Amino acid sequence: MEERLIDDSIANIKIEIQGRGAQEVPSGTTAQHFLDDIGGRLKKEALAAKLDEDVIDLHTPLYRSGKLQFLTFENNEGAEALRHTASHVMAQAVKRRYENVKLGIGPAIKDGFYYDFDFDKPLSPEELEIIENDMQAIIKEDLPLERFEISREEAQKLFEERGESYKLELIADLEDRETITCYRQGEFIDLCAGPHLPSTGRLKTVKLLNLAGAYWRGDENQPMLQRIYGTAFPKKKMLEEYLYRLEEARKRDHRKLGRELDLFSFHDEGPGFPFYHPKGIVVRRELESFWREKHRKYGYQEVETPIILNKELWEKSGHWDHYQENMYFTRIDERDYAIKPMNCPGSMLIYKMGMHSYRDFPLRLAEMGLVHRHEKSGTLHGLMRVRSFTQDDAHIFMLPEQIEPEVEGVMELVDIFYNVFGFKYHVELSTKPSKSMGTPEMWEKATAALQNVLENKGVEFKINEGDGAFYGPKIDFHLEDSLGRTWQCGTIQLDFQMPVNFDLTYVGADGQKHRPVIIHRVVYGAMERFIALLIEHYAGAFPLWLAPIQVIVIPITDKQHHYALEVYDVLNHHGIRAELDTRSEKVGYKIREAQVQKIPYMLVVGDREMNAHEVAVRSREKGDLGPLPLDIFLKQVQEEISDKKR
RNA sequence: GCCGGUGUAGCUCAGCGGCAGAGCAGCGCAUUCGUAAUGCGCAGGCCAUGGGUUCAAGUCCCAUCGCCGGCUCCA
Repeated sequence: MEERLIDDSIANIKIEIQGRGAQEVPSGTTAQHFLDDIGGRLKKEALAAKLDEDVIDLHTPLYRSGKLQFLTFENNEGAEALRHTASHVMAQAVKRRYENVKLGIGPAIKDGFYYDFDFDKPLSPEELEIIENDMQAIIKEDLPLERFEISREEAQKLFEERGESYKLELIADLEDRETITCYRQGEFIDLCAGPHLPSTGRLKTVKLLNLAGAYWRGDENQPMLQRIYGTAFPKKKMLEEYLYRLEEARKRDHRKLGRELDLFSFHDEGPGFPFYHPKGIVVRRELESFWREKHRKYGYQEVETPIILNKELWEKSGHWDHYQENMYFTRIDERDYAIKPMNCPGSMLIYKMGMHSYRDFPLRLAEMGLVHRHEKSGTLHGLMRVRSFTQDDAHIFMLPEQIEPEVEGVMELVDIFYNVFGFKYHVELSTKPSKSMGTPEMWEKATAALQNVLENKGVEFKINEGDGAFYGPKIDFHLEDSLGRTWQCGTIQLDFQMPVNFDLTYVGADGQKHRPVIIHRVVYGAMERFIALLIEHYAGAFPLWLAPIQVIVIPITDKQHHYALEVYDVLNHHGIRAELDTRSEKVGYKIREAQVQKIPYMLVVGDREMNAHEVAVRSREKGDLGPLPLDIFLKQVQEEISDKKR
């Protein structure tokens, strides 16, 4: 849409609309024109349009032929137009009410929009409601949004007059552009590529959600702006549903469930250092034993290396130069030591203990390693981001030609693990960071190898520029929390550097010494983070194999205590994590409590069950399942556990 | 680390210059009950910490710490 034809206002253009054929109309006709013709629901619901591949306004004249398609809220791009317009309306409201406020940027994002402002004095959360009301007024005014293009010079003058220094920076960055696109609604003008709704009145429901700080251009050396987050929907009901979903998601928050289910805790005495409670550690140990079982099968050997190692080791590994600000240090006998932030140097020392033949490769050394990293205080987040965590690490020593099959093998392992829990995940390829070791060729080779595997396997991935480890590029696996925030879990890092730093060798078929290649990889990532994600994923209702308490026996009266104890003993002796509730409470009360604790099975035993040597099974999800002979129940439960049924 | 908010009983919260409260949980007693809350009673607090203002401070101000939402950073 940039390359509009010169002086074509008389010429006709040919617009094709799916299901309606092509028609010739005068150049300068708008998408809205066709909509008015079509009418009906689409007319009401269309928010923007697409001419071939260009997303455009409904109300901006068309100057070229093409295929026209209408975008509603159901299309991502339609929703973005709606929310982007909402962000402009918010900015307009803010500019009307506050003096000397400068505009940053205000894009549409997943589920909403934000706008960054530089205020004279900080905004308080109460003011959001006032701004929201002001927005309603602007919506009522039904101001048309006008798109216009001006020259760079004009744009500079325009935003300079308005005191918009941040916008001037943005314009300066649009170096290659002759003309600059702006949108105007009433007295408000913004630098913007669009598209937008035809008028502010087309916005129906807007809601401002929260207030946050954000560095200008995401750079911590730049000024901090105030960001207002909000959302917009075409229907009030959709907003209500969204807010309800948000509230439901908050109930799944692992920090809340962790406390309610007595899984773990944090204390002021050690911010960022998690404490596992008895129930929490059950979940973790189950995950670990599953991990050990699978890793043995996949050809890994387990090792364990010390938590504290001397400074010289970390100098050699490169951590001293590249990772120091994240490390903790201590002194022993007047000498400097570091608490390990990664497990690799320890494994390197094990590798170096003897000679290695190419025949031993790939050598896979796995380690459940506890690492400590100094994370900035503001980044700590429950179990998701902590300062000490256990990585389910492994280092694979191998021949260069084993890279691709090994990377592939790890990817398969990750897939197997995540599928057991029913996790959906996405993959990113992280490339060379600014702070890194090794030659550009090494990085290129390693990055290409990883990309190759991803492409050969047909895995969708996005490239995460500059986010690799300091010693090599990586493939990252990301999982979503209950609020849709994503967290990196699994990672596969390719490393040509550590073998050099540690002078690692193997003897090849030629009898000569060669340099091995290393993969650093984790599957869960960090046990802490993975457990946090599991809690949110299951909303605290762990599948039977992970449940801290698997079965609770609930006698109805004292008369059945003896039999209930017998049932409990049988379960317990068969390795089932069972509890017995002999308190003098009504069944309803005991069941409620067990439900709240999300215990998978409740066994109600009264006179009937006692006499028939049965148990009345109640499932957490399905409710009363009726009576069953104890041995049958036991068998079913054992099967469910060993199948790791979800 | 930065910006904003916030911190009262184990949990959820009320109190916002004038004697520290409620519900749930806990404990005791009674109750012996059939699938999501039995009744009565009793306890429980350096109102995050340290300063300040005031005749008087959970309450107002400042600082520190923790936590929450973001930003930056990362498993």
